[in-house]
Parts: sequence; C-alpha cells; structure tokens
Amino acid sequence: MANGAQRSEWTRAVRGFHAGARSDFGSCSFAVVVASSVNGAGGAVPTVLLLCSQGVPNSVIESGERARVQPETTEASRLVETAIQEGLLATLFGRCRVEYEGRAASTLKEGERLVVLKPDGTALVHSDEGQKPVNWQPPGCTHEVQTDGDSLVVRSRRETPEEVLLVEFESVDHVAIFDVTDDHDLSLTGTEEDLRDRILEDPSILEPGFEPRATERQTPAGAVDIYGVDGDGNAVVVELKRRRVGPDAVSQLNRYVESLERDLHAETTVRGFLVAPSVTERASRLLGERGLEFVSLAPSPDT
Amino acid sequence: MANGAQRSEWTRAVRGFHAGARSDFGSCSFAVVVASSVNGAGGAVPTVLLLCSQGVPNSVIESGERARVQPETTEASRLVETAIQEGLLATLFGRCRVEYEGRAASTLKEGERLVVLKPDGTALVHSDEGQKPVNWQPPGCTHEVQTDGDSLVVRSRRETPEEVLLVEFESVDHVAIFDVTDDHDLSLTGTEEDLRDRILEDPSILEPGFEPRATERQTPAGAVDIYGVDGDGNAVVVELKRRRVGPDAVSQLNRYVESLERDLHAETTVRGFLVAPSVTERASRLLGERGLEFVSLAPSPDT
DNA sequence: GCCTAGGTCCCGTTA
DNA sequence: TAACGGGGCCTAGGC
Repeated sequence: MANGAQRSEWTRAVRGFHAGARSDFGSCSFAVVVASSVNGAGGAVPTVLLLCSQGVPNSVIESGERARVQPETTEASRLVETAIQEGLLATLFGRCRVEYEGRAASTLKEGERLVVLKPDGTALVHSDEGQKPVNWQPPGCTHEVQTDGDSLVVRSRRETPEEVLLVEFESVDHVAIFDVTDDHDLSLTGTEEDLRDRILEDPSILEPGFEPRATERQTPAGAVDIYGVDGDGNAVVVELKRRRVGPDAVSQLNRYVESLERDLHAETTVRGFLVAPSVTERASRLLGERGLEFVSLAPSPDT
Repeated sequence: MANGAQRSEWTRAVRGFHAGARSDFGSCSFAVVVASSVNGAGGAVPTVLLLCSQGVPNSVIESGERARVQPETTEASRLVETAIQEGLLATLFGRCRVEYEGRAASTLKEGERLVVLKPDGTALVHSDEGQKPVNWQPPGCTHEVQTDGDSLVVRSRRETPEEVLLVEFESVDHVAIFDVTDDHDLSLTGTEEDLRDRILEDPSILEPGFEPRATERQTPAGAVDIYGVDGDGNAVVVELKRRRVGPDAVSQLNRYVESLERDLHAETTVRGFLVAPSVTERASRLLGERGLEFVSLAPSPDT
C-alpha cells in the first residue's frame, strides 16, 4: 500500500475533481477514484476507477467519500454492482484468474485481461490476442460481483445448461460503467440470402429452363434452400453456400436429394445443384461420385 | 461546446490530478483529460479520456498540456495512436457508426458502442447485447486512427482477403489504453480429445473386442478420429462428438466409411461408429439407413 | 424447449 | 497458403 499521507493527497485531489464535475454538468455525473493496490511482487500498483457519462445514479457518486479500507476493491465492486443493478455495461481491466464449468470446464491462470459485462447477461474475458474471448458467458446469465479479501470476484451463472464463470481479480486497474443505448440496425449484404435472391430473380443463371417452385421446402432430411423443376420436368434441389465449400456441403445436398428420391415417385429424377463461388478438390470429387452438379455463383455479382 | 471559463476550470483540476499521479508513482503514468463535446441534441456531453496503468510512454502524458482545440477528439486520437504504436490494448466508448466491407459488407447506423483494439490486430465493436461483436476484424489487421473534423475515425484493414472496418465516432465518452501481458495458458476439459482418450484407455467401452489401430488415420475423404478392428477382424471407423449430434455428423461418418470401403479390399467389412452423448431423432434415422452404429458416451464420465 | 443450418463464423493443425 | 474439422461455437428461425 502507498503511505497514508500520499493517498490522502490523492483522495483530496480526486474529490475536488469529482465535486467540480457534478457542479459543472448538473444532471451528468462523474466519479474518479484513485488508489493503490499491492501487486504480486509487493509493489504499489496505481489503480484508477472511473465512473463516467450519463444517467448514473447519484448514490454511486457519493460512495467515493466512504473509500477508506481497500478502496480500489470496494469501489470497483460498487461500480460493477451498480452496472448490474441499473442495466449498464461494465468494463474491468486487471490481473485475474478465470474458471469456467458447464458444458465443458476450464481454468485460466493469472494474467491481465479485459472483462466486459453486458446488461443482457453476457460476460466476456478478453486477453491481448484473438477475436474470441478466452472465456465468456452467453446472454441471459446473471452477473454477481463481490469482494473477497483484497480481491474482486465476478460470477456469472446460467441454467439450462448449468454454467458458471468465475473471474477473480488480484488487482483491478480500471473499471468503467456505461449507459448504452443502441438500436443496432445492422444491414448486411453478401449473405446466402443474397445468393438465393440472385437465382430467384433470374433462374436461368442456374440452368436455362429452371423454374423455382419453393424456398425452404421441407423434406424428411431438412429444409431445401431452393426447390424447383428443370426444363424436362425433373425435380431440382439447390443448396446455396455464400463461400467456397468443402465436403460437408456436398453431403448436405446429398441428404436432401436422397430424401426426396424416396419421398417422390420412384420414376422421378431428382437433380442436385450446389451453388457456391467455388469448391475444394475433395468436394468436387464427392460431387462427381454422387452425381451432383455444381454452379459457380457468388452472393455479389462482382465477386 | 461548454463555455471557456468552465472548461478551463476543468482542465486545471485535471492537470493537478495528473501531476500528482506522476510524482506519486514514479515510473507509472497517468493522464486524465476531461472535456465536453456537443451531442446530436446540441447539449454538452461530458467526456472523459483516461490513460492509465503501467508502461505508457511519458510523451503521451505530456500531451494533455497541449489540449486546446477539440481536446476530446485530439486526445482520444493521440491515446489510440499510442496504443497502436506501442502494442497496447485500447478501448473506446462512444456514439459511432460502423461500416465493413470484405467477405461481406455491412452498415451500422449511429449508436453507442464499445470498441476494443488489440495489439494483435483484432478489432471488436460491441453493442449492449450479444456475445458476438456486432462488427469486428480478425487478428492480423492494421489499425489506424485519425481525426476528421469533430469526429474520430478508426480504420482496420487486412489483405487476403481484402477487408476494411471503419468506425466513425460522433462523440467519444471514454478512451483507455492498457499494456497487457497474458501468458494465456487456458486448460480445457470436456473436449472431443477427452472423449477419444476415454476410448483409447478402455476400448471395450466402444464394444468388447475393439482394438484401436490409429487416430486421425487419413482416408481420401479426410481423417478418421479413431480407426481400428473389431473382434471379428472387421475394419472400424469411429467418429467422436463431444455433444449431441445431428445429421451432419452422420454424414461425416458415412463419408469416411464409404471412402474406406473403396480403399480397402472389396471383401473387407467396414463398420462405422458414432460416439456422442446422444443423437437427434433425424440423425438416428440416418444412422439406421446407413447401417451405422451409435454408442452413447460423453467426454466426462459423470455427464 | 429442441432441432436445424448459417456465419464476415474463429481457430488450430496439417499437407 | 489452403483445406479440413472442432467449437463451451453463437445466432436466427421453426416447431
């Protein structure tokens, strides 16, 4: 721990800062708390806890006044607790270990990570690498935060299936909570649906004479992307893929074709088309063995 | 914008705070910059830019002194730029719109989001919901940040395939950069590999008399999880799944079996086993049609 | 709730 | 580099 005199000076500075913030912006609230914690090597590690932006209850702001013992953990916990209660998003950064148990089980030793807790019950633990979180909890979980001695512990649970994520912070360098509003109206192009629309708009792209009859037609083996007939009246099954395909897509198409062959009258010929930008060698060979056909087409015309 | 007198008061408070931080902790550096920006409704929105924790170059700290015009955007940009240059992780929170173009293309209208830029070239844009980022860029990308008038723009590119992510912040409420060290030694149990080990340890679990001969044995159709022989000398192909399986797993097993039937002598019988905790109804029917067998087994003994 | 299949899937491994 | 298959996959859409 830093010596008392120095921390007291810090706290004063912070309080002044904080007080100014509230008088300045009226309805908007800020609190910044600075304290030191002891890291594994016994050295003092500066810790900043930041509460910022709009719509944060005033009660939280006042809490800074009461930071006396282990202020960093207490304050961090309070902020995260507020986020959970009020439906805010919380981010924590610090040195932590992580345990997970549920569909599988994992242990992650101490390291510095960014933890994100979302109001929808999502939890993310991100290391310095990778697009995927090293540990996580899907939406719908219940988050809890508590202090355990010097450490801050975040727990996230769900049922069906029963799963628990535990993040134990040895030190917390940074906490921030945000009142997030997002209409999240993502518009995406280049999907399989775009590929489908291209064919429905001009079925001759697949083959001259092709006539689509249904999309998502049900068979005992599952739903067919496009079902129709060719110029000779044969049944046609089309499986669409937005990107280069491997053997799995061929098997999928084959399942549908075989299922329809049993379902329809015995004399009906069922042709299977795989539509994708390209195929791998092994998939191409499988197509040949199964008597299936391939049409090269991408979701976007220019690709 | 807030009036000049008020911002000046803020800036003074911040500087004092900042100076104290440096003298207190020596090698560790902090900078906190507070400023106001104008939101869409024309109101003043408080903005906090936070630079915290270890190993941050001093030059960045000094930059607070030069915050004169559009301090929020300039400082935010500087902090993110530092993170990119120095291999730090950066988080930004604010109101932004997002565009992506690459394997697909997307547009996301204005909303409040958390953006994470990792030193390995990963970019994440998280809204208030969902485990998956609403937009992202995988590792290996090159991040750039720049100011464009009042807005801060983050760009992330990669080649092979050519992909660009653009995040344009109308306002930035919070920026933090972190020097992350993580040995990321995740230990995971309950995987397909555990399931494999259970069978290799006691092959009779699959069937009395079963003798494993190889794992990942190559066939023209791909690698077989476990290859072996039964008590009668028939070839055995085992496909493992850590969880309840659907039709795709049956097709996969079927590909391997058919491939081996062609590869081996004609008179050799090839039996196919699907090992998983359970199967869906449709998958079960497919197994029957294909003459394949099912053994119920989970990665963990107690499941 | 389960089932089915898509995904800018990501990710590791191997040829 | 591409290909192949696993994943605590996640997610949307049906039933």
